[in-house]
Amino acid sequence: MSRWKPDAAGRLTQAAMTLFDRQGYEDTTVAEIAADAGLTKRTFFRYFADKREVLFSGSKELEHRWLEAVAAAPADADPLAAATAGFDTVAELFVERHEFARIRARIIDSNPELQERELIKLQSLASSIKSALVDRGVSHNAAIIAAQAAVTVFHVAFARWVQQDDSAAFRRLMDESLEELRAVTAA
Amino acid sequence: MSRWKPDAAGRLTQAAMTLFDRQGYEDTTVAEIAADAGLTKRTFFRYFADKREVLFSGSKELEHRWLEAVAAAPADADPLAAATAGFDTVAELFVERHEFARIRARIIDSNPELQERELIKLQSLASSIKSALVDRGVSHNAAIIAAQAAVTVFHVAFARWVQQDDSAAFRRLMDESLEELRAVTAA
DNA sequence: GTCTATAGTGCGATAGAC
DNA sequence: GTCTATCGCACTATAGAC
Repeated sequence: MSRWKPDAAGRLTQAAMTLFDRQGYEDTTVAEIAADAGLTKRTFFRYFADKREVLFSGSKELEHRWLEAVAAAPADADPLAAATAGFDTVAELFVERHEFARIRARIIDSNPELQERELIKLQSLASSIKSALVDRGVSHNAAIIAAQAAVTVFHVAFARWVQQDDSAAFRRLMDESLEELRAVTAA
Repeated sequence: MSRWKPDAAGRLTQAAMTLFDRQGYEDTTVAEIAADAGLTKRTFFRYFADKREVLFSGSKELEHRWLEAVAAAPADADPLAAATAGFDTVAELFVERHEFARIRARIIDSNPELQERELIKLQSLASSIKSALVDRGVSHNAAIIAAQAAVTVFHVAFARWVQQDDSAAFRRLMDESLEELRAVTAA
């Protein structure tokens, strides 16, 4: 029998989601989350840099998968094709987590601080994709634009996905949003 | 002789910029800023919702001008043309503030909290432009995409503008960034 | 204009696992 | 003994409440 219950971070995340959803983000203290997970406030901050971060630990996995896909894109793929090469694996990652994503989105929607964190995570993702594109030989300027466009399309599609009931629709929604971007810029 | 020195908000902004630039954002307290402006901490929070906001009071003017331009765009302008109709007035707004913008950008670059605030301001701007486009009869989906694209182009161009020395280059940089977006999505 | 709650940090202590 | 996850406590500054 080991001394500590396993998966402290997971327990903290679960407790946080439940409490935020039930009583709101602001009205939930870190001490409360920690107590619910059988831990202390100090331990919470060992796992998460701040209170908001507990809702964003999954962003690492997202970025990792997306970057792998960009690197693995065909050598002759154009910048935007390479930037959006992550769409398949990202859709896979989320398909089983539709309900989770919807709850999380509701929590984030109800608090500006959390929206700020979401946006900087997306910005960081775009920045990483930009670097991956540069590594493929794309110019600095084109890489920034392509990466930003890809992440914007992802973000818009994500918002639409959590707003409807079909958990499998994410991949299609990304394609549709990308087509809309093409249409808007072509005119 | 009036009882208070005029332009409390302006004095607070000036004091904050100076202190942030000299000793860093984190190492500057609100009490310190207020004291420098001859005011109290309490007064600071009467003018600004939080410590970060003191660097973003100009975003209202930016949004106001941009929205006016969108509303005033020709009736037959396509969604992206309408969304980017603010570029002229925005460039005008900033041309005299290149040095200010550069210092501000340096401060923001050095602190993630400030970057988060910057991003949510841009998101809020995009959201307002989206509404203005919908008011013009643009569909919900196209409006979101066009507004996001316009704001992304603005953001990218702004970053390039503060990174170089020509204060008049902003308008051109926005055009170039928009052309790059077109090129990237057309391929 | 004061008073308070809470986020977040630094440092040291603890107690089992090995 | 050493390693490691967790705890305890004191402390500061923001931000909001009264």
